[in-house]
Amino acid sequence: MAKRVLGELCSEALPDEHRLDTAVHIKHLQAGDCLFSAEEQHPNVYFIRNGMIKMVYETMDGNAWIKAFSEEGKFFASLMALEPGGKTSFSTYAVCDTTVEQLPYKVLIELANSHPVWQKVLRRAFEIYGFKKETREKELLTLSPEERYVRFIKDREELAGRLTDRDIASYIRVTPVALCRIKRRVRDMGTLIYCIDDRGENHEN
Amino acid sequence: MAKRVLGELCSEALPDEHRLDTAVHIKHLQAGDCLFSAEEQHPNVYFIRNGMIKMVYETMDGNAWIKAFSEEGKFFASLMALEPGGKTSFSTYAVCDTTVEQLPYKVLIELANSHPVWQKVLRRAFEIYGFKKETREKELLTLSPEERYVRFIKDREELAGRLTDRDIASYIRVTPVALCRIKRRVRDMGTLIYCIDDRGENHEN
DNA sequence: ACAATAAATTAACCCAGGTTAACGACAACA
DNA sequence: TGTTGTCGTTAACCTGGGTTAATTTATTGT
Repeated sequence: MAKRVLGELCSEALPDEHRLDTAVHIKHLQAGDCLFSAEEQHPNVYFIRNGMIKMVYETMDGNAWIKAFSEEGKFFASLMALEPGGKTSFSTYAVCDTTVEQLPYKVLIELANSHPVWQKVLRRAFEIYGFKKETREKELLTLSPEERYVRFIKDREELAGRLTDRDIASYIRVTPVALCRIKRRVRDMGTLIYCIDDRGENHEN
Repeated sequence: MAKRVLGELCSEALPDEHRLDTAVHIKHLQAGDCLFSAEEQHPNVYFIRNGMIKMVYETMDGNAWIKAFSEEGKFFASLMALEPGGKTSFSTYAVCDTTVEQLPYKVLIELANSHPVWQKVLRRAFEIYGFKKETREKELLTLSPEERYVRFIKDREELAGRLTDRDIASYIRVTPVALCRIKRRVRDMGTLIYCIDDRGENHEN
């Protein structure tokens, strides 16, 4: 079980894997439930068995911006919270009914310290995390909200289909109202492009 | 020498350290020089001996947005370029005259595979990288341009002092013109706050 | 010291996203 | 069946950043 969840990282059997089974704590969440809140100490790594989790930064002025989504089969954690004494800067909520496996980071560190293979798996996990964050950073820096929306819908179609527009807006980093306008614009542009493709000229205006 | 550069990660002596010295390639750059360009294969890790490097995303419409700065004593790499066959999505330039040590990632992987301590050092490096990216992501998602500017100037005063406003703007993710307006606003607000602090009331308007 | 180039500032105009509010669609629930 | 509440959509207005261009202020080079 813990093994299945490691699939993203490593296909071989790993030493002392049973230690995971004893350390893992299963949690069932209903849609909207909070997994953990910002400012808490949460030195844990989570594996999503099924469902979906959203990680959100809540600002003082009452806004909430979604940092990332994590689906079944994926793992996640708050890096800040993994540091000794560190605290999460974001909260996590279940997007729909969700089951997660919670594993104290300490256990992974111990495994890593006694088995080089585990150290490697851990390193690989951070590599993947950094990779994703690098991508997100690039999107936030180089794309307009509209471009971010189009790419999100295209690249993560299945995921987007399970979300409310509200959450999509929050991830795109735009208000729900703005997302509506963007959707309309994209829709109109869509028919525009259709016209051009179809007749070879633009029939709008 | 390679040892000094690892200071950020590990204080103890590491096995086979001499392999670094033979694999490291020193590069001297003048202000403005390009270290490597986007779309290149660059499976290397860089340590900055002195000077400063900026990592920049160059968009198709001719814009350039600075992803991050790296100063002396720090290391950096393009995670995408470290993946087998991967390519950088950003370019790097020297902000001022700069000396870097270039190390093939392959060497680090080999060291990591033969020595658990090295595996750990590598893991720690990715931890730190993810940590920084998490912070940057939070700033981009939750702060306004003005807030990003104020925080940048406050948190990284020394670094900011060595940059042109142009580069600061590019990091804040606004145009140089917008940065000017922001600076003026902040300046005015500064005197405003001064008034309030000093006399207990607001003398503007 | 002066010319040439780049960087920073300011003004004017445009536009996309933020904000508030109103309305219709839909689901959950008594 | 009606009520309540949430979600998506639209309209109206406001604001701050983008854009262009002109001007002033550093920097550089000779």
